[in-house]
Amino acid sequence: MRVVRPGFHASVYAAVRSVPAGTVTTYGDVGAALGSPRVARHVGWALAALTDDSVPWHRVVNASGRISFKGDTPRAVLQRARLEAEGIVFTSSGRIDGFSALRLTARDALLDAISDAPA
DNA sequence: CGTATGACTTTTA
DNA sequence: GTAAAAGCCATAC
Repeated sequence: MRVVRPGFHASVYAAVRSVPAGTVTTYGDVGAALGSPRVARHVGWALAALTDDSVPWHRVVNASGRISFKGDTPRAVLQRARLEAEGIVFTSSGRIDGFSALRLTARDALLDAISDAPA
């Protein structure tokens, strides 16, 4: 998907939209795919500004394979519910089962999508 | 233009 | 395995 002249968050949205259902990625990977591994915080920051469902923000978790939120917040519950609805399995520790592999799959899709829409 | 902030990451203990 | 501290950098004010 071609990004015309994005600000940073527009790039984030484009990248996250390219994440396939049933996979997950991290803030750092999204940032890295956009060309800057140091902007992980801003990926989350950009997603925080989202108000609609046009972006699958729930497929983005932190580098530990866990939900970033405290766990009792409405968004955390919603995120987990949506992921489970896509086939993601959580371990008893609250981590995503097979996180490493899912992350790689999503990263590959991200890079492929972004190579079609260079910064 | 300078300061504050944050849905993160990595290193160290 | 978890916990705490430092580092980064785009928005907001």
